[in-house]
Formats: sequence, C-alpha cells, structure tokens
Amino acid sequence: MRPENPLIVQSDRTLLLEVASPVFEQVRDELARFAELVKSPEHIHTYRITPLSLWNASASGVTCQQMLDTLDTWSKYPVPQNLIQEIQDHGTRYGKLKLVKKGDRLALEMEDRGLFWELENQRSLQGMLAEPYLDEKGIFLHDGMRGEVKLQLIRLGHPVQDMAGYKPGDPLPFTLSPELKASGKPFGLRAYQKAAVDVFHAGGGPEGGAGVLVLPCGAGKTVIGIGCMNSLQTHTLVLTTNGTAVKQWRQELLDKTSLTENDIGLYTGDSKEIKPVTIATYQILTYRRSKEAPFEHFKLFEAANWGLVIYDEVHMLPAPVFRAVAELQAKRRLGLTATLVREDGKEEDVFSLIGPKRVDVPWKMLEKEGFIATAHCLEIRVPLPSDERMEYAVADQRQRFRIASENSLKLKVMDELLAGHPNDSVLVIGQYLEQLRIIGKRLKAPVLTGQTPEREREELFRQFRAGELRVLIVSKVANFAIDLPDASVAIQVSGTFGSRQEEAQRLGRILRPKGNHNVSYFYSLISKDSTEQEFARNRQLFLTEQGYRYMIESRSFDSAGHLSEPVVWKELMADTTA
DNA sequence: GATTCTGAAA
DNA sequence: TTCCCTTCAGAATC
Repeated sequence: MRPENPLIVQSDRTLLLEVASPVFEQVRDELARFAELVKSPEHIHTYRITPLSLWNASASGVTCQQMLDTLDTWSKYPVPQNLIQEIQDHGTRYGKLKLVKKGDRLALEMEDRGLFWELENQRSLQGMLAEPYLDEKGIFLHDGMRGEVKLQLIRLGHPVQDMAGYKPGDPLPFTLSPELKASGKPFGLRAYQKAAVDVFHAGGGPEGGAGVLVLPCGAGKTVIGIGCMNSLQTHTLVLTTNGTAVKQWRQELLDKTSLTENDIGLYTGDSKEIKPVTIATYQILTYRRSKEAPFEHFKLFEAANWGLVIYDEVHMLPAPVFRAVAELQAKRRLGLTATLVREDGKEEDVFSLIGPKRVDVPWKMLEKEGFIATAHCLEIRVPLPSDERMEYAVADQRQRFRIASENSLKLKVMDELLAGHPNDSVLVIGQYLEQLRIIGKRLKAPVLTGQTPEREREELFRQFRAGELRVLIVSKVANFAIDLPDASVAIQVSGTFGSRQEEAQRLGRILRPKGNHNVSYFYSLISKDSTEQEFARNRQLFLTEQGYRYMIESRSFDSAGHLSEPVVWKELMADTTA
C-alpha cells in the first residue's frame, strides 16, 4: 500500500483521483487516454473504464501495458485482478477480429477458434454470415453486410478492425498552396496536423482510410481535412452542420489549395451543385416530406464516385444518416470533432461506421505551444435574493431551473466582472431571450439572437471585431455561428441542462491566441444551492477532462445583507494581469 | 427570376 | 425536462 499515491482503483471499473495530489495533472493526462471522466467535484474526480474507452484507446495507439502501468504506478492499493483481466481482454480486442477481402469476397477473420464458434452461432448474426472457411479461421460474409456486421459485432462486445480496403474514387489532382492566397502568408501544416493526416492515411494501406480525429476548437480541423484530401487526390464529399460552415469550407479550400470555384460545389437548400468537391449539410440529407417519406437527398452519396467522405463535427451526425453510412463502407471516410461524446449514446455506431478514434490532441498541449490562449475558468456561485428564493422553494422542478438561471443577482456580479475588464472585448452568453434582453438594456449593448437578420449580424460582428463595440450579448446562436468574432472574456449567465459540447464550444470562443498576454477568462454564473449547480457540474466534465480546472467563487450575503466580496476572483486578476 | 415569409422537423 | 436555433421546401411577393 502506498498512501502517498493519488489513485484508488476499484473493481467496479471506477477510478478515484485526488485533486490535491502534486502529481494530479500528470495522472489526469494519462487517465484521459483510456478512461472517461464521470464526476469532478472539488476533491476527488471519478473516472470510469468502459469497453469502448479501451477500444478507442488501443485504436489510437495506447497499449495495454501502458494502461496497466499507469494504474499500477499511481494506485494506492493493488489493482483489482478482475480489472487487470478486463483491460487485457478489451485492450487487445480491437484487431483480433478483422474484416478482409478474400479474392473478391468479404470475410471476417480471427485467430481464436473459440471466438469463431461463438460468432458462428450468434442469433443476431444469422443472415449476414455465409459459409465458414475450411480452416476455421474465418467466415465469408454476404455481400453488402460490411457495415451491418460491424454494428452487430460491436453490440456483442467485439469491435472489428476493418481491413477490407476502399474504392479509390475518381481522381482529382490539385496541390496545396505554398502561401495563402488571401493574405500571402506562408502556408503549411503544423506538426500535429501533419501527424494527424499521416495517421489517417497510414501509407494508403487498408489500415488507414477510416477514422475519427479529435481536435480542440481552433486546432484547424478544416486544415487537417484539406491535408487528408491532398494525400488522396480524389473526388470528395464534405458533410457539415450548417450553411456558414459550408461557406467556410469552400473559402478555406479556395485559399489553401489550387482548386477553383469550378471544382467546388455547394449542395444546400439554396443550390444543388455537384462538383468534384461537394460540400453539403447534414440537414439536407435528413430532409423528407413527411415522417414516412424517403430521404430525398441520400442519392447525393451515389451522385458521383466519391473517394473520400468527410464528416465534419461527427458528434452531430444525425441518426438517420448512419443508415446511409452503413451502406457506404467501401468509401474512405474521415470524422472530425472536438468532442467524441454524443448526448444520444451512439458512440459505438460512430466507432463502427465512421471508424475508431485515431488521434486525440489534448487542448492543453495546444495551449502550451501557444496555438490557443490560456483560459482561466471561474464558476461564480451567487445566492438567490430572498424573494426569488421563496419563489424557488414553491416552484416545481422544471420552473426551478429557470428561476435559478434568471437569478437577478447575477446581473450585479456581471457588472463587477465588466468593471474588472475595462479593456477586454466581452461576450455575454445566455439561454433565455428574456434574460438577455434585460441585460441588453442594463448594459446598453446589442443582443444577438436567432431572429437577428443576417445583415444585422454581420454589421454587429464587424463592429465587435473593430473594437467599436466592447460587449456583445448572444443567445444560443453562439453555439452555431462559427463566424462569431473572438473575445477574451466570456460571461455565461445561463446554460442548457447539461450539455458538455455546449460548454466546450463556448469556451472555444475565447481561445484564439491573443497578442500580448494570451490569456482569456471564462466565467460561469450559477445560482447557489439550486438545481443549476448540478447541471453546471455535468457541463464542465468535458473541459475538466481536457485539463481545465474550474475555480470556484462562492458569494453570500454578509450580516448587512450585502453581497460578500469576490475573494477568489480578485486573486485571479492579481495573478494573471501582473 | 429574386427575395422574403411560413411551418415543420429535429 | 426546457428553450432556442437552424434548415428545408414551397408559397407569396416584388
């Protein structure tokens, strides 16, 4: 027993990590590679090891031995035997079962005879498996079952390594521009971007060509996508979330490659061009006239001989599109995302149908290298004023969250924060339009919502970027509007129930490198002792996993009934502005 | 033919 | 569980 170690490894696959330990950060970073953070209160963080977290870890190059070493090195007590076995089992499963081409037939291959018997008799696989090989090392599959069989097998706990290869697609020769056309600055991939492209490509062999790359906001996902296109030189279909992203992809392609407008088609509600590179939204793919009608635009997948399909923000991939993807397993595919977590629990489908996680670039690494700003996160807990506290007490569960979110004392705290950042550009982000309008009046600042017309948005963005406007108040548009200008301070006055993606996205707004200090601040205002506090916890998980540490400022009423002084915040400001 | 509005879906 | 935002097609308007 080594009591100075910070980790407790339990036989139910949970790991408890002491935050106060001097080696906390190192252990956290090691755990993040193969375990999921499930709770992160002040003193002890809880991680969980799941089969999927182990498969993704091994697919992205973490060995079983490395995982066991981490546990063994940092654990207080001996690692439970059952967990060691589980890691040895699942940590080596990816790769045991391979999809291969035998001549021109598709087959499932394995070394292990026991597994062979097990699978051959599985009910859910009947109808997909054709006859076994003579040597009992594999089973032929019926045609067109490549996606379906992977989906079924992962549900049985067997991730499949897909080595059956890909169709090349029609060729599309182009080059990367040595310098950006727009600015004339030299252009090249950063080291981690190049590494990601190489891992995806894997020498063009069957091991490359399908997978998911996990990269922080601002890491240059489009650039990596372009890098992958460049190594394949083939007709490419890019799927993304909205019209702005569509235009941005086109912009980047024009700026950074020799492709011209004639090569790039946009497939959206407005235009339906199909060209060697076609950029479309997920929405148009899922369009149908009624609930029973067919998806009219799925034919886009077959409209050209695509050699590569890029799934931008793959965590947003809508469930119906999975069905189409299941049929498209012979095409190379690249998934890009900042957070692999989906709130709908379809992570296994992404693993099977798009591919396993190949690369995971930690946010903190980019921060260290100066590619993104250093962000300080402070959660400020504000008490409810007594009349609102009364209202809260008698309200039902669903009204409570709203009352807590709209706590009027938050406005007072917001004033203090703004006064403390007189020279920064500030985004105030909230969830309720009513609350935002009140803030707008109070600060005499414009409120940007979904109803704001395109023209007006552009004008506000321009003013904000030019520094003519110091404070901009934004609703949920902030989650989608990728052209939103950067700021160095964000104040979140309310947020959704517990979306980890949303929190990550919002922090992403202030991560673009800042000239001198390269420091930014993320404030989250939460009503003390309310349901909001719990939801905030859940929202923060992803960022904590990425190494961000939320500091907590707890405000209260003093004996005279005034709000207490912000102690933690003052220290933070003194430390970071020195 | 281009723009703006509408409701439905997610 | 909420509220909010976006997108699509088609209709109405210039």
